[in-house]
Amino acid sequence: MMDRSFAVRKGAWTEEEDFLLRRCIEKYGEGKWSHVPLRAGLRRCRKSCRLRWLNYLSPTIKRGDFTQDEVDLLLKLHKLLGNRWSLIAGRLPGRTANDIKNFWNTRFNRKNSGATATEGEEIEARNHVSKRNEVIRPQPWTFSKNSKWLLGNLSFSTSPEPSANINTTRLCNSKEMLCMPSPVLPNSTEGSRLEQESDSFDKELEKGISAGSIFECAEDMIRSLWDEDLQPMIQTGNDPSLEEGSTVWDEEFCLDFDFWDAHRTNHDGNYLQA
DNA sequence: AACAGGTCCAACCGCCGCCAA
DNA sequence: ATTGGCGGCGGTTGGACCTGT
Repeated sequence: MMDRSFAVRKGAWTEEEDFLLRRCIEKYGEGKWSHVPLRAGLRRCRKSCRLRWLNYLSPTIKRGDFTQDEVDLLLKLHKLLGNRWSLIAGRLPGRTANDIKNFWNTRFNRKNSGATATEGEEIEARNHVSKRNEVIRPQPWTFSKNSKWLLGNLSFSTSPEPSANINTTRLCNSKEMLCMPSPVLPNSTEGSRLEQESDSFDKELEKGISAGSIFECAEDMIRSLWDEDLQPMIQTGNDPSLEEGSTVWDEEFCLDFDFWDAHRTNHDGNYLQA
């Protein structure tokens, strides 16, 4: 009989395994997952350890049913981001990508009805999913060498918007300007943060999307997001993730979305093809 | 009580992008 | 330029649990 004592374990985790993993993470911290099985004394692969921690054992995980606010936000975010559960999870504090994916698949993606969301929302959600499946990702690389052009001409600023009693973040180049209302505090580090995000912006440009259309679409998306979600929630204090006086929202929302998706949503078929 | 079918969710799988060698 | 290791992701699955008959 072959000795399987060193075989990697699969299946449900035992309490003892949970204890060993928890103790290991508490001692060494998250990360270096390839070292975790040895350090913890577990016969589990690195991925299994990581998954167990991130989806179940981590103290940051929020248990219990999704609140109506969370469901509403999930619907909006899914409309904006599609099936990118990790990005959506980043907007729902305490919820894991797996939780959200499971929630979505059981509530909105199953064949029979009975969902907790309204019928309209469910239909909308389903339509969005089917629309996404029809989209063919472009393969253009026409900006690969020129993208620095835009980057070099971008500027970022935050200034008060007297009429709305809020701040407005502006992302500009010589021809285009993206204005985005945001609850940015006067002394925030918004500018430097946006500059860091210019890296991802650069990557989007390298995919061949024209700068003008990105700005156009991004502005549409942000305006819509602000009008429908952010502003009402801030005004009514309903945002579950925003503590009074915090800058959570400028960390979480400002420009931190996929420009490519924004472009695709509003301008299907208008890409620069390779 | 027993069974069938439906629901839920933890866990696995395969793939991808990044990065260092 | 290539390769291999790693972290991370979304899709899928298996089985426990629930509900109705």
